[in-house]
Amino acid sequence: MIGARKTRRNDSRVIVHFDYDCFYASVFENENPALKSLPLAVQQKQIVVTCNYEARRRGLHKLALISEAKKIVPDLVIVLGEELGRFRDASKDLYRYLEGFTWSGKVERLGFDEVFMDITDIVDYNQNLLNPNDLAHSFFSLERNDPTVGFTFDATIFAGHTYPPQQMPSAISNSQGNDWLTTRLILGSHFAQHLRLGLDEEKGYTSSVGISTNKLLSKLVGNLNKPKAQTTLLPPYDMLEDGISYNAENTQESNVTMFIDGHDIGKIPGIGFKMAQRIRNHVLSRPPESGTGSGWGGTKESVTVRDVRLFPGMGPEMLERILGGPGVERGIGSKAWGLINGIDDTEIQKAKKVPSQISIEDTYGRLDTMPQVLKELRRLATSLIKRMHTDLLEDDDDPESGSGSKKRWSANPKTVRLSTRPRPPPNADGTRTRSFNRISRSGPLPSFVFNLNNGIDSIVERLVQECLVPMFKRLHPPHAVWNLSLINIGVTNMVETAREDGGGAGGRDISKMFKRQESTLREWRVADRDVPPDPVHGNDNNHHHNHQQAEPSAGDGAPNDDNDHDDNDDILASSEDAIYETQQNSIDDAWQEEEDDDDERPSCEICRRCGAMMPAFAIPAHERFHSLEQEEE
DNA sequence: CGGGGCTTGT
DNA sequence: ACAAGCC
Repeated sequence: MIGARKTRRNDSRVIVHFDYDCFYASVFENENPALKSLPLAVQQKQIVVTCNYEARRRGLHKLALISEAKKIVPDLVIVLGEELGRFRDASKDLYRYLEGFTWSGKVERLGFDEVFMDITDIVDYNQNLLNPNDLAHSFFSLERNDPTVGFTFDATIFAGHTYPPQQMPSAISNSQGNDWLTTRLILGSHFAQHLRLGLDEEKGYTSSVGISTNKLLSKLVGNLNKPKAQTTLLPPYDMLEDGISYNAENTQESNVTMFIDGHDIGKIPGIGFKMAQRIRNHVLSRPPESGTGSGWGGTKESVTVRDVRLFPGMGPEMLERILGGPGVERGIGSKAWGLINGIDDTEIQKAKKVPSQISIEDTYGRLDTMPQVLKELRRLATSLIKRMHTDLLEDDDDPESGSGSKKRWSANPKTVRLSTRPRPPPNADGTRTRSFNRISRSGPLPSFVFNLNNGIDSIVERLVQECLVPMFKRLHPPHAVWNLSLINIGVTNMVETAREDGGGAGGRDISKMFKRQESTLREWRVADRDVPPDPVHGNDNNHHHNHQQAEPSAGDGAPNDDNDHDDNDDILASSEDAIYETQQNSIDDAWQEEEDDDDERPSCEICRRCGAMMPAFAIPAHERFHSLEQEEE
């Protein structure tokens, strides 16, 4: 009864998973088609991060050292792939292509080369359109309000591969009437094929695709037929719990169990390295902590999902005991148990227009002097600002905002974060206990970074001097010795700026947005002149907005992108550097209070140039500030 | 092995 | 401020 509720299957959705074949290599091939016939490898630092299938045919594999790779394939073409811009661009393009087909907007990217899509609504719709008398000549409708848009297909068979493989494709559907789930997966498979061929023919990218009823299963099943193919996980999905069997001599078993049972426990998405190791230890009756942590340790035996599932006493409670502990997600046991049983109810996230974080990082073999650090901080900060411009700046199509500027910020990050990974000092015996642990500090992102008039260099310099260096000193106090293997600079805590949208689906209530921003926004001001005077901002010391209310935000807002606020408060409050000071301002109270009264709230605007938020009446003065600023140059 | 970047949870 | 997870 304990985990019983969560352990029920829900197969009412149809989920498709796309995995672009050797994505990085494909990006280069698309840029330069001559590469397609050559063995091609993409290099990052000293390793081959991916290679095309011609290279694989000759025995090269992913993650080979470059030196090895050259030996394996002497005429290998090697391209450098450390700069990720082109991959990000291609990834977003493909993502937008797929998004264009959805009705619900439920499309989610995982990394650059994977996409989940929830096509439940489209499948539902087309299921109702089927003519049971002539399934072989069906039409798949892609748009609700234009019945001519779509494609013809044979609804008696699956498109592409299935698991388990079907010996006689049409046998199933002819002999017995298809059940509900089978019909929907057939529909899903044809739609998936349409999308997959579209990606190939229109965008030049082949992919491997899986079709099932949740993210876990669709992702795993897509691996069965790898380059340029698709696989649907066939019903039945349900276990026959007691006595009931379809057929006396041909008892059916769940294909889900059959399929997932063969996987190594560590191959299940959601069960990562740490969890897999702990489960293995338990199942193999190992002492709970062998303490090495370096590499593969001792456990060589592979432990499959079946081994875990059938282990005596195994279930959500036991898993909770194995996996639970301080700093571990609560309910991890039943979650893991669900995964082991092919159950995964997590939703496909709706497309977000704005990322919830942008960060830039690099790794180093040795980085232990301040001048080096300063140089890297500038380098990383420069590309961060550039990334903010490409990712967060959009064309300003609002005619009223004259004043020459053609771009506006679609979101303002409120927080900067600096992370480093100190290289652990060598062990007594010389063995390197490599740790992947990062440490970080964060603080308010000053608004001068949103300035579009002055050059990037001056912004970078200020950011480095006024924010990053102080944070660095907090991470690594003067006198301390360190050697860094990584630096990461990021901006987080995005606050979407209001759109004068007004029309259409998801029309948002602007006053609600501001209510949210009141609690989210925190304007601090660099104690310096020539920063845009922010006439308004959260004045809030001690005003803790606990409940932050996931705020589903009409359509697709950023669900909970403000985790760290309380922490930031504390950091700021105790910051000795006193670089920032809050600006108390009496205007606030005039308009910020009054939760329940909808009318007569002074209208607010966000400066197009620097992102500062203020009441409308403050805009003119603020604009004047900017023009002064401009003349200074 | 290991790159750069993202999300989620405590 | 991490830790862990995913690619």
